[in-house]
Amino acid sequence: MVLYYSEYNKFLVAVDCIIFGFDGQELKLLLIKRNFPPAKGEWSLMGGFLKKDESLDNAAARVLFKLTGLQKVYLEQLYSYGEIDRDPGERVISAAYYALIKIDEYDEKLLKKYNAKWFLINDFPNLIFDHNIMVNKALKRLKRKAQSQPIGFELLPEKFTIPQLQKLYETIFQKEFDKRNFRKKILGFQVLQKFDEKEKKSSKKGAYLYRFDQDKYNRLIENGYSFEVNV
Amino acid sequence: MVLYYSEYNKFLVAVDCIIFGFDGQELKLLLIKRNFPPAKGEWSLMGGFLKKDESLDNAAARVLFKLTGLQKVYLEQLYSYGEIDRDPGERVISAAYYALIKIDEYDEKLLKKYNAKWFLINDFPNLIFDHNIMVNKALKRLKRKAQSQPIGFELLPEKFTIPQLQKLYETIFQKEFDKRNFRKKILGFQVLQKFDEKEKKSSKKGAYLYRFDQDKYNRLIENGYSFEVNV
DNA sequence: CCAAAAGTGTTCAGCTTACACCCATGA
DNA sequence: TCATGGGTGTAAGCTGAACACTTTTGG
Repeated sequence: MVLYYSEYNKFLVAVDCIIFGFDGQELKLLLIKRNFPPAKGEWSLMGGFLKKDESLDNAAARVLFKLTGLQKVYLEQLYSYGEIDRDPGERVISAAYYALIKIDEYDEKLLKKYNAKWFLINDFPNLIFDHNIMVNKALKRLKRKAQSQPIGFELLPEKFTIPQLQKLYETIFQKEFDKRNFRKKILGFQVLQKFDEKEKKSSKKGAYLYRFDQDKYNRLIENGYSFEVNV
Repeated sequence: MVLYYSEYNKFLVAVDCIIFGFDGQELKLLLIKRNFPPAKGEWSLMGGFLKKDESLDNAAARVLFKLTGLQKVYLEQLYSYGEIDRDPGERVISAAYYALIKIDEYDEKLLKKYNAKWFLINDFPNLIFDHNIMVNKALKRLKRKAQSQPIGFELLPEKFTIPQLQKLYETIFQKEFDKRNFRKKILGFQVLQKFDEKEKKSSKKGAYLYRFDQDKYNRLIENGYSFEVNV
């Protein structure tokens, strides 16, 4: 094999994952307590180094799987961080990804193995390196995306109620919505399929369950339809 | 120095720049004809390899300066590309950046030196590797950003007319606007400062010149003001 | 029977959109 | 004098925002 670029420097490349979950009340963040240097014992995002035989996307999926046991979850590249001294150990370029997971599906044993813990999005410890910056950017991205694309559903179970969905949007946008207007808006998109079943855990009356119809959404999108939640 | 991460693989890291300009009529893209292998003689984005002593942002600024002679221009990270075989020469991770430049300010000699040429945004040659994908993503980003932030001004000279601004938005969004509504909307933001001077190149009557007031915009932003162009 | 959450319609204000004519001037 | 692009106002429709009461049922 001919090496065209042999004169140039090579770098360590990492991926870091900002993992969001929703417990029905609050938006949460999954963090690990590092048990290796540098910054051993401090809180951090889950990360890992890129390997020769994998793409950045695959590396992020691998890291996410390693911690949660989950596959096929919403995972999107956020931003790449390349400041010279961002990692005090050695120079590392890091591609940050954020994931939206259904919080009741993660693997409890793996979380213990990696000293991982869920934190409230507005009450979590200081993180190592530039990880706080990454989390802030991920939150901004989540807000923007959730406004114009139906990604909120990634954080909810397959079947959910309108009040649950509203609570999710309220915690993402840190803002309360009028329930009549919210319901009108969301149902107006015509991408929710209603079940006859009710969810009765959070009220005596019970709330009807719905499901996001991805196929219908895809069809609507092709016709220039737009999903826009007013914040 | 202790090396914590010595067991991991290192990679070549590059930056590629999607450079946009506006000639008063059309949105344009600055491309170079590669005079080095692989893919010698083919059209490509301007790029370069990351050096030990510079951040990703600095590398992108260096590459942009090398080709255009311009500094302090609008330059934003777009996305990082890490597929294994994206560069047939050798494995390279590339961070793509996009730049908005004032088209009459670039350095003609440098463009000649690098075999660079401006192309219309909807009529440019096939590019090497994944550069077409990068350009598409940059275009989408530009559209989104221009809708919610006053970055269009980066593509215009310091003093510009309302019809020029409208033409710019029309070429970015590939859509015509009603001139009365456009003017109303833009002037309604109250961030344009009007001069008594007129620009008389494009009409006999002449059009008043304006300037984007960055300070005023910054002040408005602090108070929750939002710049939103309806498309 | 009562507390707690689910569910439901209407009105008003503001914004977006559509639309047509006069003005200034160089050639 | 005329062709060319610059500049201006108003009315209709739509969308977002505000707002209060009834229903259901477990405890």
